[in-house]
Amino acid sequence: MEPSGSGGTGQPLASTSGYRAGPSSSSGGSSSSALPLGHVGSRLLSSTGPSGEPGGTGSGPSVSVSSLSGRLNTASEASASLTLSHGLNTNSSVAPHPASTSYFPSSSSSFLGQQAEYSGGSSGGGVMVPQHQARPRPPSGCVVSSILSSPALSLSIPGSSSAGLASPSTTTGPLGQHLSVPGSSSAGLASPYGSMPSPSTTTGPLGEGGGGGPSGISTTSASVSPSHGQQSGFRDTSGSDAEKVQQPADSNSPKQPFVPCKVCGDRASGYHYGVTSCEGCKGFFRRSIQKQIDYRCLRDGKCMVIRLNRNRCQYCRFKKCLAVGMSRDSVRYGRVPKRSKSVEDHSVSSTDSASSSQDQLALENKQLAIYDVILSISQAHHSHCAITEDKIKSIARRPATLMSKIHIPPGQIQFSNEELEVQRLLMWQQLATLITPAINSVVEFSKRVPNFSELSQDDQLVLIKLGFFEIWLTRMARMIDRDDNVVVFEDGSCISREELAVVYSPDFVTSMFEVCSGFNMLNLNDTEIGLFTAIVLATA
Amino acid sequence: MEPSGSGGTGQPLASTSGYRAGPSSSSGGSSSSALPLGHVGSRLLSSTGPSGEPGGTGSGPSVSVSSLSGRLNTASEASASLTLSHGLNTNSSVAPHPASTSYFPSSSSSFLGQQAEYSGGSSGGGVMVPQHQARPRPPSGCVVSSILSSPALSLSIPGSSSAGLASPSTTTGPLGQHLSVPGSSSAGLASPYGSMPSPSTTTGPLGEGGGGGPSGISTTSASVSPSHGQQSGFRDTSGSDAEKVQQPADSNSPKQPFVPCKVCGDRASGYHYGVTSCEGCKGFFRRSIQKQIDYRCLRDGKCMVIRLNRNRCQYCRFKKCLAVGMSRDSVRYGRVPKRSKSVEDHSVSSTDSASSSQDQLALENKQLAIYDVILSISQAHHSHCAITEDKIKSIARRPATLMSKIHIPPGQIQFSNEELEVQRLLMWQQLATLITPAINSVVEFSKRVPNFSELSQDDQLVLIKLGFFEIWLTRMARMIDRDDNVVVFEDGSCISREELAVVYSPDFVTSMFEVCSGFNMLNLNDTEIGLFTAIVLATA
DNA sequence: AAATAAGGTCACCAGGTCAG
DNA sequence: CTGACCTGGTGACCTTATTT
Ligand SMILES: [Zn+2]
Ligand SMILES: [Zn+2]
Ligand SMILES: [Zn+2]
Ligand SMILES: [Zn+2]
Repeated sequence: MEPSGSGGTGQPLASTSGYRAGPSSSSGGSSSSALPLGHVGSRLLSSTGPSGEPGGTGSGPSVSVSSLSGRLNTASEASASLTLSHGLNTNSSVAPHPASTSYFPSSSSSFLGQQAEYSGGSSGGGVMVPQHQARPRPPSGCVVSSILSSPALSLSIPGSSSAGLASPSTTTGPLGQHLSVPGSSSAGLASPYGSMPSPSTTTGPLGEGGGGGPSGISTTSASVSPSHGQQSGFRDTSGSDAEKVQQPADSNSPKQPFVPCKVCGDRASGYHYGVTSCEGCKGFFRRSIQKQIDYRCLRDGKCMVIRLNRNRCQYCRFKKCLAVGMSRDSVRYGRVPKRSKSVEDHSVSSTDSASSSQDQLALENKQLAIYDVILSISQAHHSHCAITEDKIKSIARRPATLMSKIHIPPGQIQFSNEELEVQRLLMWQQLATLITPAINSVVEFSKRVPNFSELSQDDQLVLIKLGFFEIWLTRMARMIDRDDNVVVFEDGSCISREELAVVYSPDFVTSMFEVCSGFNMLNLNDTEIGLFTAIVLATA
Repeated sequence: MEPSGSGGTGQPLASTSGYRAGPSSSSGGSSSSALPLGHVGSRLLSSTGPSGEPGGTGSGPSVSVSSLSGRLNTASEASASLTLSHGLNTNSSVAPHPASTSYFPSSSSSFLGQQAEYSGGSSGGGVMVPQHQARPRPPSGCVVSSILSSPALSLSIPGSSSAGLASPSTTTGPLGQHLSVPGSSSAGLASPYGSMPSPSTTTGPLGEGGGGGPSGISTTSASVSPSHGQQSGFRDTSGSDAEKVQQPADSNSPKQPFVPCKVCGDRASGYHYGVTSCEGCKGFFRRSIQKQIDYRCLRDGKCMVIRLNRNRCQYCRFKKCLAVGMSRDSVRYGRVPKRSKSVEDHSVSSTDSASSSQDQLALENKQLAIYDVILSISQAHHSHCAITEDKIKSIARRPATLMSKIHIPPGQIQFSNEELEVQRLLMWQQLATLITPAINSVVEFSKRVPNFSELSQDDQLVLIKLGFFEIWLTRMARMIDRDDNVVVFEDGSCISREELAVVYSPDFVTSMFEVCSGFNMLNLNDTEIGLFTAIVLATA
């Protein structure tokens, strides 16, 4: 119980932690220092860290992602639980979501020396992760490849991303489109998505879902009962999507499968003008073809059109509408022909050895699939990451977090062991509060990564657990201010490097800063960061 | 078998080719160069080509349309076969349709020096076509005149079309309806859709396709036996409509003869209210007569009613319904009387020489007959041409087809003969892949040209063989970019003029570009192009 | 009984609305 | 101007009626 436990920094990498079984149980593990980030060593750190020393050395409280599986299952929202535990008895455990404040019962979730567990099973309680470099693939690794399993994706996303990462400035996506932004993050949303995407028409009738909702509105009789039965895959209406930004924790539970709009990636409401599209794009297109339009692009006519910025450039939005095949001639009235199905099974793609005639078509569909995947991931990132180019602008730095007045007296360098321990605890508490919302964000983001939801709950859980730290670090990278040596969190809190060093080992903090610094030099834009994190997730 | 064969370009015009009897049979003919387009000289080219030199000189692989007759027969779908052959043993033969991947048995289809065959018979296997200008009429020419044999048509279609050809902008059809579109296809973002028609983007329930999935789920009773007898021409139900556009080759194999709706040209589902009509028009008419109607035309009451825009003007749709004879009185219950067959329409028009009293009526019927023909052809064109105004928008250019990495090094002009030969083969292969789907398209289009199907199989075959190149060229014309000197294919592939010149003689390519350029100046819309190609087909 | 069409159903979408 | 929501169709299917 007492803080001392095993020494902090020198400890090998076995992250240690306890969990709270109740408001006052005690954890057997060492308390002093398990990283609040789930695991110490990460590919990023270990491979890039200046001090190549393998043992990340960091230690501190740990994040319990246990019961995360509950969140993954959209149906069992109520039982979802997510807390942070640090092996101490403080009440610092925070739940980001009102619905998920329940503490762990008393079973499950003890993550001490999880190395074995990590490599072993997926369903275990807490997950503490491996060490670092040359980390063996988790058992579910085989499944991983199917996450982004759009036929094309497995082959293209990596390529696309690697290209993106390699060149600091302008990169070209699989479709030859620019994925990067003009300047650094200043360009905001102007990021061009190169020329047109190519036809997308595909679409098909997204899944038909099926409940037999009675609704009956007979044309002749008075009719009534607007109780629509939500048959098709769309039909949402509720969709309070990530809505307004700034929400640190995303709080929505999309019952719907989320069919993306072909134009902007928002939730599609149906098949409009021949294209699966959202209400916004539908209305915009209708207005555009009704009255004379004379849109003009203020930039190069290559604006990326996604939900968050679709209203920035009418020209490019309309252009995108046309590109994906919207047309008054393509409207489909009446009930959808009982045919459809989500036949787009990727499995078909393996028939590449088939005739060459459909080669072109296949290629096109492949590119289209890639584009859609990119769009979806980009959209997911924007919806579920609090640190996007746009949102950063709204973040006002706050001198310090008010919750726990930690101030390291300027003059005083020396702390007694006791003082240090207190400082560490307070600091940990603060960090936990700051990081917790990010967990939820990553979970929501993951759920929107194409095909991720089709993994088993266990596999999803494992991947998120393994990937969280790196995803979080990737997202936070641009919030590190090398000049002032501080990290600015999404709520504006500034944590100085020294403060971090209270909780983590100085070497670890140094590594983090180095890695982030290097990452920042790549100057990735939001979309690219989103894609990168998706890959990190998939290859955790 | 081996590529060398006889020299390439200098060869007279006798297109040569071999065919593949199996994966490895050899053709006796020279391999180097038979035109993939079936024949070199065409009326279009020979009459307009700058270099009036008769010998088109072009040479290259040839397109085998052999066994095409299988496709013409709607019943023998399975045996249909269609491939490209170029006299080499490469596996480049492509079948555009899964159902037609069978290679030629071992009989038929050898088309070497088809000049004789061409002028002689029709049933021969492969057809290689004549030379060029002043091509003699095929023996079946006499039959041709009966193709578009609506009495009025022989006199009107040409007229209508010639008018259409003359005026680049707005033309007026026989019924006084606008056949033209607002601007050309260049309208782009400005005003996408002018006023009316300009049919486009198929999409709808045209295709047919699919397997007869049983569906029948009757709400009340247990329902049952989806084993419809399919007696009449209609009764479709299966229609897995062409669904998404963009299909380069019409991938549907209509089991049904496709009986068009008298009102809108869509697939008719039966005989409703006294008229062969589709489900949509049936329902519309029923609704119209049930509740009082007060439709009103926002224009001049002369809107063209076709499937693509039938919902844009209720007034004109209902008017059309009445015009074609829909009435509550003319219902016919029960099984269709005895005689059946589609004898009805012509019979009506045969009364042209009637007395003076019913002169108006006769005239009207005549116009109606013409209108029907135009409607059917327009509909057929939209359904089976991948290069319509609407679809073009969705075509994103691709720098080169990835299938065969052909790149002509910019600086290098000189090729050794060997290199040239290789280039030619690769290029041919590429072209073959691109053109193959078009063959199927033309076949399907032809089958929907009124009365074409009533010709003998042999005659149909001959006409298609003779007309394919010109039809294809007509369709492709608007895809030629004179500025960049490239041809954009329906899948977005860009083939440069220089690349074409590798396969064909430069003169031939020049002629093609010239002809297309001139054709483009006519600024025809989709309907007009469809009508033109129908005429080309009929007068091949 | 089989075939076939009228009529009913109701999933679905174009447009219009109007607060934001 | 945008887009969530509502209204009035629309047409793919299905049931019922009629005729052979
Ligand atoms: Zn949208
Ligand atoms: Zn723009
Ligand atoms: Zn109709
Ligand atoms: Zn009208």
